[in-house]
Amino acid sequence: MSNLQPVRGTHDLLSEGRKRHRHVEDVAMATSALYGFEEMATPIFEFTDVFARTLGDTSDIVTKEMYTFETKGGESITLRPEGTAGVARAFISNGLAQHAPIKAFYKGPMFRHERPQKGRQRQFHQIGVELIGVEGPQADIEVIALATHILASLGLSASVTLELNSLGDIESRAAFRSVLLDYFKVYESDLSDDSLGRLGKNPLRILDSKDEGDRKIIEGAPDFADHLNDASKAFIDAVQQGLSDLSIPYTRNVKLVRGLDYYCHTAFEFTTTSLGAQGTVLAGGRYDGLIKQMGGPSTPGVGWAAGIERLAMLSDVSLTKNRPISVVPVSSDLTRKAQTLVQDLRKTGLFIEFSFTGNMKKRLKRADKSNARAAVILGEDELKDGNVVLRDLDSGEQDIISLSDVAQTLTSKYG
RNA sequence: GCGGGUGUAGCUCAGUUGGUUAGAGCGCCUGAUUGUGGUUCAGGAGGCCGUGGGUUCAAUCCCCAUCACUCGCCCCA
Repeated sequence: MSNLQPVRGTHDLLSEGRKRHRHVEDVAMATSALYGFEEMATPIFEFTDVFARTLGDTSDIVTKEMYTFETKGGESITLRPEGTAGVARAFISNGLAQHAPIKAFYKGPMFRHERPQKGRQRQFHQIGVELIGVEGPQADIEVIALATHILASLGLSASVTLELNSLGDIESRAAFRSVLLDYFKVYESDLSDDSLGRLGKNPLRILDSKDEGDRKIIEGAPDFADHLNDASKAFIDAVQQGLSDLSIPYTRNVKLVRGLDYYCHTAFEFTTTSLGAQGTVLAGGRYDGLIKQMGGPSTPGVGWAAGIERLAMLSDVSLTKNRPISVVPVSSDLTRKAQTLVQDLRKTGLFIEFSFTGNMKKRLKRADKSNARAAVILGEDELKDGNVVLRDLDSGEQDIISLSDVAQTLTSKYG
């Protein structure tokens, strides 16, 4: 085995794997188009500030998982760990506020220096959407409806469940934060080390701790839903009502929180139990403060991102391969003639395979291996009369047809 | 970043209680006379037994380290 390994946490996508990713991307993009979302491609790296200032200095992503480096010009650059910040920056850079609302779809690689696991890589791929410039809950509903639609189109409706929560507005969150702090302070000595660390930084995160001891304490913790102010309550109620109207099943999970600081109000997550520890397949929420925080005009937004690798693992659709038609010269003297025919046939839109080397037997063997449905065999005897042999590789039947009719015959028979 | 498991042919895996030339299945290549694939038969190629170090007369096997994958924690998509 060669010692040339790819960098830890990165993977090559060969034909089959790439096809599966492609399928996810295609379905997601086509479905998003039905909702008026257009693809937006932002750079794979940004100035470090774009992420550092927006994701929150308590998030692990910023504190220890970013690929940050200095350019020759002395600028600090970071490989994007997620997509929203880049889209928000593009929104500001391009003055898109005047075109709001903006509906953006994106796909591509993201980079996070984490310990690799199943469904977790250092370079991974996401699809995502952002709906920027709509204040009301209709936007949240539309974006969740789109996510549901895409997952359904990928055949994942049954393997995935939607959880929903409200993180409230700034006022509600601040209020709840202090209530939570008071509650957890009492149990300070019993909390896990991880949660103890979160107590000072982001006590909300304690709510989704998996630690046994923590869970017991959390059971009795105050409920965020009881501490939302009227506006926040009305907002999440409207979202829930909208989902019900659209018959989108969900469960309210008051313990659901977000790792990134820019979220408010609606937070949601589609999870699965069949992917082990990395159960989150698609997640997102509302980020009304983000664009202003980045220095743009105060603009609300809501969106989500999904991991392509995780979706591809869940979606076991059998991808059908196109079957080619093989052109086979009987002798090497006919190679040039065959090559010409191949080119003509391809120009008519047919999928033609043509071996670079080998005698007739080898070429037919390869045709079979490529799952070709038919072979056009060029032999001296037939060519004298301007004919070729057309062999159906499934049935083994073969006819002699005129060279001038090949394209038409193939198209009507196999096209 | 922390803890557990794994690492032998392109793939899936045996195996050596430390001892000459490390095996199977699949795949790959060649052949079974004339211009015909799939099936069959015969033959063949391909392994520094993940990498580096240690113990030993001797290591693929034991010990240490390291790298990668994997499971859990963490994090999140």
